[in-house]
Amino acid sequence: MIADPAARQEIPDATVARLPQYLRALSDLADRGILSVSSEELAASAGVRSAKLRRDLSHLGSYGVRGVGYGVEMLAHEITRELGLARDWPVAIIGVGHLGHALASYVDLTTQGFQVVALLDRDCELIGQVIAGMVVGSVDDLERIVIERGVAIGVIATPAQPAQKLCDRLVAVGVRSVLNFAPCALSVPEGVDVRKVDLSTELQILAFHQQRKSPAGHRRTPLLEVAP
Amino acid sequence: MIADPAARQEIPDATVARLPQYLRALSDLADRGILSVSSEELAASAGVRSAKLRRDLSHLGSYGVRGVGYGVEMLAHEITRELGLARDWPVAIIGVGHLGHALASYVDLTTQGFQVVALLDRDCELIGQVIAGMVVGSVDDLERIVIERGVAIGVIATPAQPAQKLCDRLVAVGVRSVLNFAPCALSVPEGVDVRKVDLSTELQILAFHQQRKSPAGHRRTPLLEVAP
DNA sequence: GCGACTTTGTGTACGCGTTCACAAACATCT
DNA sequence: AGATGTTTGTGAACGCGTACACAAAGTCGC
Ligand SMILES: NC(=O)c1ccc[n+]([C@@H]2O[C@H](COP(=O)([O-])OP(=O)(O)OC[C@H]3O[C@@H](n4cnc5c(N)ncnc54)[C@H](O)[C@@H]3O)[C@@H](O)[C@H]2O)c1
Ligand SMILES: NC(=O)c1ccc[n+]([C@@H]2O[C@H](COP(=O)([O-])OP(=O)(O)OC[C@H]3O[C@@H](n4cnc5c(N)ncnc54)[C@H](O)[C@@H]3O)[C@@H](O)[C@H]2O)c1
Repeated sequence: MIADPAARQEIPDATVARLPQYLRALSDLADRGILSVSSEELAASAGVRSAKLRRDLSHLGSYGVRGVGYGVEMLAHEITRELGLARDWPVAIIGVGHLGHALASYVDLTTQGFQVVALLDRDCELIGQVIAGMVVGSVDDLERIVIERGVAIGVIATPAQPAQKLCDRLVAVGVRSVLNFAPCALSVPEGVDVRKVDLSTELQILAFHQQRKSPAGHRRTPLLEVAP
Repeated sequence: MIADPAARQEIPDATVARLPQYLRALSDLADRGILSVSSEELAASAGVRSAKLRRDLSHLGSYGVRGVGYGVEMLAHEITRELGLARDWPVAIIGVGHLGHALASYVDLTTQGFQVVALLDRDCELIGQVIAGMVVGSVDDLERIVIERGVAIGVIATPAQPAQKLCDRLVAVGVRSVLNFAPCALSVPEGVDVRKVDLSTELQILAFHQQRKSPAGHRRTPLLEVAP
């Protein structure tokens, strides 16, 4: 009984990773009252090439009109549905330090298909405190809270050391999606998705390219470079 | 016997993106007093396959010893040099809200080739306050501060709306590496690198896969799948 | 010194994603 | 209705990154 074409065929990972950008661009257009948009315009808003955008959207189906473009509202709705944001996903944040605090206060989430339903920490000073309108719970109650509140996505914002064990505990009680901010690789069984966000890595990649730009040394003024 | 060619040939982007992971794994090994490591072991620590690791390292040169493995200290040093982390890169953080605050307090950075030399915000309440041992400056002084302190990397942690303009101002005074936390695409001239970190995008990607896992309907995770 | 064993570095094949370029499809105007 | 113009959706070619498999190169034991 699949009413929707949600199970049409596999959507490439690279495409899935860009759908959120398209969705955000579409939301901006909708806010400005724009009803229709061409692939050229939408691609520019999202920072990609139009051919790539059209190829991506073609994986969702034919939602455009030749000679006109895409209906903003309709396309936004389709992407929302495809990404599974029609309902709210219950999210738990483990580790309410600097980063966890920022994440908990990130209201943008609540308007985009997610709801933070649990904040957990080990620190007795934090447990019981109210942060972003939610009481911090004890990490000792992780299993009970995750089950009770139907947590679908776990966010790990603790130091690296306890991350693997916390991840194991989440997986053991049914969490199959984990977002990891700790600077370490997590190993999970088949069927569990882990995505990692690592500020240090991003900066180091920038540093690599920056070094290539100014190979000589500490000079700040850009010198002419030999471009082959 | 190959010389010491830092500018040997182009290192693939995909490889560069993994070098930080290898470096972190090597640091852990070094802390545990391990002197030598095989590609199999190091790959496991970093969460990749050994063939991929060896291919990646081969782009840096031949730093392994057949039949033995790689010298931990030596390889860490080589990667550090290749990434340009031998010196400290001056970093400016624009926007000292929840996220900017967390970033400023992220001490891990200072031990890894970066130094936060400026915190800038627009909010008069924040300007003048000391956060993570640094006085918050006014974003009005962005140009002066960036030049005076030799900022090489700019981190944008403001809302999306002012992000493009702030980026333009950074680029105008010589910043050629930008890390963007605002949920929007930044357009920059040739020669400037922008990397984006987007929590919402990551969660939405997880939601997509999560939806595919539980296609049936609105059932919460059935109460516990017990493995005695 | 020599054979057995270990591990690297890489030739090669393959699959995925991107890009180009264009015919098909639709709207609009006369 | 037909001509004209615009934009989508996609076949096809290309390039990059990954995975396999193994010869080369080293160590270790005797
Ligand atoms: N601060 C940043 O900007 C930033 C950026 C990227 C990544 N990170 C990473 O995110 C993680 C958190 O960073 P942070 O700055 O918030 O650190 P933090 O020290 O401020 O917060 C860590 C929190 O985790 C809690 N914690 C520790 N062990 C725990 C356990 N076993 N169970 C539950 N909670 C536990 C601590 O009580 C603390 O509240 C670190 O791994 C860090 O490397 C931080
Ligand atoms: N909080 C999170 O966990 C999180 C996660 C991912 C992305 N983000 C993004 O990071 C950005 C910041 O998030 P936040 O939670 O820290 O928001 P915030 O509102 O707490 O902080 C924003 C800060 O930027 C400052 N600011 C606004 N306009 C400015 C300008 N023109 N120049 C200088 N400073 C200016 C504000 O004064 C404020 O201090 C947002 O774009 C948000 O979408 C936040």
